[in-house]
Amino acid sequence: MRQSQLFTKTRREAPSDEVSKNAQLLIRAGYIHKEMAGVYSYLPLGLKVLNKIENIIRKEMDKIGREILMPSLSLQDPWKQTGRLDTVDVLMRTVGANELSLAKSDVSYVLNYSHEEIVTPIAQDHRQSYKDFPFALYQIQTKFRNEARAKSGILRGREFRMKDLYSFHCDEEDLLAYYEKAKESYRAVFDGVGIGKDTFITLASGGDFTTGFSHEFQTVCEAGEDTIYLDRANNIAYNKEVVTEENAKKLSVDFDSMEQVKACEVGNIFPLNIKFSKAFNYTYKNEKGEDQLVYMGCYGIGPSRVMGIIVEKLSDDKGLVWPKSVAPFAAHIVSLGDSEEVKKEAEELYSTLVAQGVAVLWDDTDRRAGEKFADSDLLGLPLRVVVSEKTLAAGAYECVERASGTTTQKTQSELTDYLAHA
RNA sequence: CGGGCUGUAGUAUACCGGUAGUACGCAUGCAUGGGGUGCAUGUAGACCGGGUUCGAUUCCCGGCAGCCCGACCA
Repeated sequence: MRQSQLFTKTRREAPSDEVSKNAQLLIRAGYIHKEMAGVYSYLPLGLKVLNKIENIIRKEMDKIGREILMPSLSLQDPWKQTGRLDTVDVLMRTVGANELSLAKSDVSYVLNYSHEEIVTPIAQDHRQSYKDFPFALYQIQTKFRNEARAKSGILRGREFRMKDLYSFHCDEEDLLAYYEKAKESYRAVFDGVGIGKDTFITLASGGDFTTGFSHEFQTVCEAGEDTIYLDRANNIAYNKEVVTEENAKKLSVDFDSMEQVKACEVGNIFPLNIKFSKAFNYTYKNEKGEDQLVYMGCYGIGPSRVMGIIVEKLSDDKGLVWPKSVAPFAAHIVSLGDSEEVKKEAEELYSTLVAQGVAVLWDDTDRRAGEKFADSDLLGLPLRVVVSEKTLAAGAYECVERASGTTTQKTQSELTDYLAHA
């Protein structure tokens, strides 16, 4: 698209109330707008990135489950059955569809917190025979948690995006087999969005969900809230919360020899076993016609948090740096000066790329070179293509990779070729 | 939820017990055109409530909001 048509503008300074790198850069570059503590609107550029991340997740999830959409405001009855109305502090509760309340006493509705209570009856409604198993359902939706302290920009909001996947099995063995498949899918997701090599499966306490360990996907990042003990040789990590002498024995590991690093939890998977099926008395008939409790697993990824982590990890002092897979545009054409030849050339290049289906942003504004470059750096698109009198004379565009800073000269056919393979 | 800090144009900030200055932005014009260019003109502001005071944006109290530390957190 033409930058002159872009809704947002960049700004030089970040708001003084934002300290986190991700919020500062995303706001300066016009990707998000802050509504209140822990709540951000996603502007056109930010929404593009978020959608790309979610589509990468969708692509992997579709291989192992079916997408559905569950309500974000739900009646309390299912929640009564699991007792979580009383145990979860960050629930946003309402007394009616339009009356918000945080009091535990007068609850009629619960705002989307997590969906075990919703998905279990849905599954129960359609699948009661052993022949129907296994299966898995997932959704991507906005979630609400009444965090006592929202922080770190989009890393920990009170409203955020979340994908949750739920799997249903006849027995524990099948659940665990699927659990391993889910791990592989998760790896593919994090590889896909460009943070795979710094993301480690991490043993964590299961919290309310399981008596054993759950598995977190932790991305090494200074902005993270967790500390993990990293065993790089074995490509596994341990959340500090499970680092005890007892666990060292149980797992036969030596925590002292491991590297301690800050990390951010970008995904988490749990073997729920029969916790929720028991609460809802969700059983299936086996071959002998006997009722058996269903085994469940749940698997979460926060796309908005993933977006924040990408910013935290990859951006530099000049601005954002997006991996090609999630960038809002593949290339940024920057035309300089006001010569008619340059304008014509840029227009022609832009039309050609658009016709080829390349997502390209063209800075067609009448601004000075310095401002355009600074803007371009801030926006963080993977490739900058400069069109100017210089490049016309040279017969090739000046192409700069945002991530590496590598500059090359490319003719139009070389450029289209490059973008086709990017 | 405890503790701390902070609320001044759209943004970033300064000063002040006698109602505010700068920069960016925005608007207009001229110049300029490869790293947020220069000049000129214009635009726009004290979170809310109460108290002290002749007078409060400034001091005090309360509220609200934001940030940070901790607690919490699938």
